[in-house]
Amino acid sequence: MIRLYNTRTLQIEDFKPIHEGHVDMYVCGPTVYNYAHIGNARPMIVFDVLKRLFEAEGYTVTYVSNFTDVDDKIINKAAQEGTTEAVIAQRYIDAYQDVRKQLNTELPDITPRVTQTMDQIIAFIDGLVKSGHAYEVNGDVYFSVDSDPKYGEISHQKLDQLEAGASERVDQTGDGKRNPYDFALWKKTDKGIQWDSPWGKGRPGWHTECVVMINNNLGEKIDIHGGGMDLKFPHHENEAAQQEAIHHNCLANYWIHNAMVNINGEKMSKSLGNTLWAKDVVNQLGTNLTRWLVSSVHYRKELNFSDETVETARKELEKVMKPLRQADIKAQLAGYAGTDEYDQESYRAFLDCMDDDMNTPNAYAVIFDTIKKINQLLRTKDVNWEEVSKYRNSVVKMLDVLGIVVEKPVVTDADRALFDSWNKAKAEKNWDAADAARKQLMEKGLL
RNA sequence: GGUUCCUUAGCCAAGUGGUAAGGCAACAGACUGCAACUCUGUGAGCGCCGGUUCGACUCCGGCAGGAACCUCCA
Repeated sequence: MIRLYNTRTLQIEDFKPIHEGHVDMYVCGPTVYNYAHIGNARPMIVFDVLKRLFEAEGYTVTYVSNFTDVDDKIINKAAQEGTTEAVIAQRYIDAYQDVRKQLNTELPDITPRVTQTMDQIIAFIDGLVKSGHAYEVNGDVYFSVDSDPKYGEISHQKLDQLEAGASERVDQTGDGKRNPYDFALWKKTDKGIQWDSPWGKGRPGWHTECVVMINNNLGEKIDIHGGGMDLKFPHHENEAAQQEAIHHNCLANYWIHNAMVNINGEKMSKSLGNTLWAKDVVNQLGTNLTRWLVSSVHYRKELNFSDETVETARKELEKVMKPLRQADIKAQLAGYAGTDEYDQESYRAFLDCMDDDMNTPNAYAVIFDTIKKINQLLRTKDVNWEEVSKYRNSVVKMLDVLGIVVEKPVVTDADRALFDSWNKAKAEKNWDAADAARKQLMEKGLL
């Protein structure tokens, strides 16, 4: 039984799918006006691991994640570069997908775009207007938050408290909104790309697209809706409100949010100038290390990205990978072919940790424990290769759930000759020759 | 001001109403020709103050410190 923390109920709940054996999952994608940063990489990895976990537990998963390809930032960038919004959007969509591949994440099954969903978005907004949940003011259309008595149930914000508390920060200037928390569904604009609508030329607001894309691609209610913590309010709250208004349900059974990434203990922000691009990080650290680092902290806790945390992760990962490599090499030297069998007990223990709201820190402890068993076996006089192989395969399966790839080394004849010459030199107590051979073996990663 | 969350050994980080996983670092021992790798062992009573309880780090209240969000940043 997989259990997940549900932001809506503030509790860890047993996961019960809408359709037996299947999971419909939607994760809010990026506005494509720039490259993906390391903060964007976290939900990519977190929800990829969640998908892999479901699959490991026998579910099928339909994973949808959108691209917001209409936005002021994109419009501005297009104007700046003297090109079209489509060119800008496509550039960063490609870059985003590249990062997904670099991170060894399974690409979403469907990646809908706003520009390709425009008819449905306009129809959806029209439905909200006609049902009295939205209203037009001078070509803008706003959703009336007061029309949804459940407004606030996702983020646990109460409208009256919001108004009382944040009045200074809410723009109350006369834009015609009935409630300052009413949000734009349609924006009148004379700048950049625009579409015809019943309310004149304009472009859609941000909060509607996800609802429409979910309804289009997955149905009126899905199992999991995911994204970063920062999307809880207002974005997810507003999505739920619209769905409540039209379909009288809150869109998703489980709302899952990952915590943010900090850089050297500070929030990553443009003003601090400490943005790390995901592609740079992956190029520098490699796929496995990036994923190991991200999963080393529980997904609902802040992840600090610093030299120290990177170095610790590097040592940890090496501690895991080295024995696996050694097990493969030594087994080949011993002439053991290996099987596909794996140790079910340790793998089950790993999955049990993962099932518990993706408790990756505990899952890591199982990995270390299993690695230790491999090391202990490798130290014995007559190595039981069958056992080694089972534990080795078990760890490989665990790492696969985490999206970490283990490559199987192939021992060549030259490698064997090198091992032979090392052993021969040692037998002859020819330490200079032995050290030279050993040095080569270590350089080739064979020792 | 409001909402939600966090505070565990030098650092990172789990966890349970009954006397604290794991990792990094450190120290000691073993293995080794020496070394690396590896193995074995060593450390905290869980922010502070109250309360509930036979018993709390774990539940409740308060305080202190910190984080995120409060109209488009994952």
